[in-house]
Amino acid sequence: MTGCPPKRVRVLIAAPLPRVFTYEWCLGESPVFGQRVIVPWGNRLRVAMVHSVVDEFESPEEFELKSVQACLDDGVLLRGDWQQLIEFAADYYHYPLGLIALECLPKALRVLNAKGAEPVMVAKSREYALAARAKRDELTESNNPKVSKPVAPPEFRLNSEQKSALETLAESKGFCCFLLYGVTGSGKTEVYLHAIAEKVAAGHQVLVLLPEINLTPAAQKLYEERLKPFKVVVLHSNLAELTRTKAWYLAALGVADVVIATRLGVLTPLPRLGFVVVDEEHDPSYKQQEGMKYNARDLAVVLAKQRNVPVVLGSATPSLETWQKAELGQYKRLSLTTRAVTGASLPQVDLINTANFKPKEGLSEPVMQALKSTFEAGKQSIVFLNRRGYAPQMMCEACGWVAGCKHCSTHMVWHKREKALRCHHCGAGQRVPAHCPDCGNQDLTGFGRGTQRLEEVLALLMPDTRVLRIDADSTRNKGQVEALLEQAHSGEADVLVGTQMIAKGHDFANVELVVALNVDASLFSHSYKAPERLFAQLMQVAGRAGRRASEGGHHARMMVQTRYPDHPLFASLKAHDYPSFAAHELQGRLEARMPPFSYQAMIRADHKNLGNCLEFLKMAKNLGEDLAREEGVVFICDPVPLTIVRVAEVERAQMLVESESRPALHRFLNAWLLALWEVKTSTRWFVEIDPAEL
DNA sequence: AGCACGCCGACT
DNA sequence: GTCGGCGTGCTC
Repeated sequence: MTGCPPKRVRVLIAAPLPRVFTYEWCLGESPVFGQRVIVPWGNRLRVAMVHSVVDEFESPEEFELKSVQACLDDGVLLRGDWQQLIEFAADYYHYPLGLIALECLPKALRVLNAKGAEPVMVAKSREYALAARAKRDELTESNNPKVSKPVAPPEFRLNSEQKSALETLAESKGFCCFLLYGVTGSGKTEVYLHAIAEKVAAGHQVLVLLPEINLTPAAQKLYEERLKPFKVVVLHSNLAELTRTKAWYLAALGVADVVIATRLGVLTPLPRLGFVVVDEEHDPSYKQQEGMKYNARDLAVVLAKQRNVPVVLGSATPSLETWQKAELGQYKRLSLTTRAVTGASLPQVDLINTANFKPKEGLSEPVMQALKSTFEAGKQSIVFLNRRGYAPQMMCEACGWVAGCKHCSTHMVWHKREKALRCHHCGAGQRVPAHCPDCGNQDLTGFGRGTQRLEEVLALLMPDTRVLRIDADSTRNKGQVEALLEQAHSGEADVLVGTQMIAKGHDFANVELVVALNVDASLFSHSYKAPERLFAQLMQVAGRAGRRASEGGHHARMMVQTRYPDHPLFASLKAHDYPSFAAHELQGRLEARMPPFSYQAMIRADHKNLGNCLEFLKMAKNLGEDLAREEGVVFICDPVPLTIVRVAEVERAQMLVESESRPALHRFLNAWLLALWEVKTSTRWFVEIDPAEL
């Protein structure tokens, strides 16, 4: 601490405070953005990140500053390009920069062990990544100075649409956002593979985002096989801590050529980034639900723009925001309109009107017939029901009592096999009561149907068939997803019953019939995105059928049980016509001034008493009215309780803020939130930008 | 977000 | 008598 240059640095700390903290810098090296440092914080030490150096001419602080204790890295790990992205994100999502900056790092890089030092795992992972880099650089020098070109071996030849899409991608220089719009089975993955192969061969790093962890193992296997000898790593939140830290270093040190990741991948530093792919870009899973509620698809586009590289958003049913931008020419649309496998066809969609065919145990006669004949033809069926458990409610036949959750304003779901009632919102569970707690009656029955009950019913009605259930309950343990999918693929099952889990990405060769149950609630949901989600889900499950050429005149078929077969959504579904659906839906959004024709932010308040939530929001509204009037085009709606008011003993209310001008909305939010920060309240609150659920 | 301090209920 | 529930306040 002697003879040190008098320097001060601003550091980022993982605390929900929208500001930086100033420390004395008395270390040898000069500080640069992104260096992790150890600083005294309150009465203990914490990991912080250098944000900036305080100009020597700035006025001194009026209190004595603490000093940075140690510096944990050189300045190469987290660079200016990464800083630019997280600063954009913190700004856009109105979230504290320090929190997000440190949340982006693997846990080992942002905590200290009991001795107040960096965990050993960090050095271990860093060395692992550096060794991998050294090994590769040897290889490159001795073997082939110009990197060896991977030959994405032609699994099957690209058709003309795929070729033309690929050519357009290859020609693009710098930033461009592409929408790869391709029907299910049209071979989007093959286009990604060829495009990625060209990018990695040119020395670039490629980021591939997938919506779900479940999809990463298959992607890793495929990309590793096809892109040899390039380095492929996977990043998601379910990896063992050491594995994740190693993979993160491989990405951040530019050793990994391809990074396959879930949404958190977009916030990983990628020094050699040259190309970004967002597969199934419409998927709601890209939206982070806790902490900073970012949409990884949107950030991926920002990332590509900042780094001046191309980005591809792929989907058979693009989000309406994306479709709209493609229609306007802001995104370049690449279309794949035919199934890549010759002879494979899109399924014929039949709507079964439940007014005419009363379902027995949830299944109508035509559906049962189709399931039986598909089985007799030696083909597989999928029954899609987006509701797990045995029955969504348990009730008393005598007095009408319904089992409710003690902690939430919800019904308990009956899980028959586990002999339990479970709340799907707070996770609370209890044994199934022997008799009604209100009247003592012993006849308690399930009301409604979940996947467990459907599985039971099918096994009963079709005793010769092998029924396999794939949902969050049947895949709770590690490796179970893979095991069940393997059973499905190898033909050990005739009927697959499942939630949307079976719809995503999996390529079942032998499926000829898809049945969708219980879709009506989504047709009339109060959530404006419900039809869009339903359409995407139905298109996706439909796509599970007939992925291979059919023999013997058998045709892939989808049956949808509904009371409302004349709903316009179904006309588009029958025609496999996403564009007509999108046009209809966008027209509705335009008339209602809904996104993408307006911009929204939601402010949520949580407290154990709903009254406090509403009171806080009313106060916030009053506080905002003047500011909103200044902007002119910003509207603050009234506070409303959430549909499910209470979850885990906490009651919730929310208030929507809308504007047709995004800049006006964000200017308003900046001023408003600044004022709200100063308000002392015991009500927990946060904002969500571009909320998905209303 | 952590993590301290601080003040009221069921236990060794 | 204590352990521990979570309300409140602070962090350069």
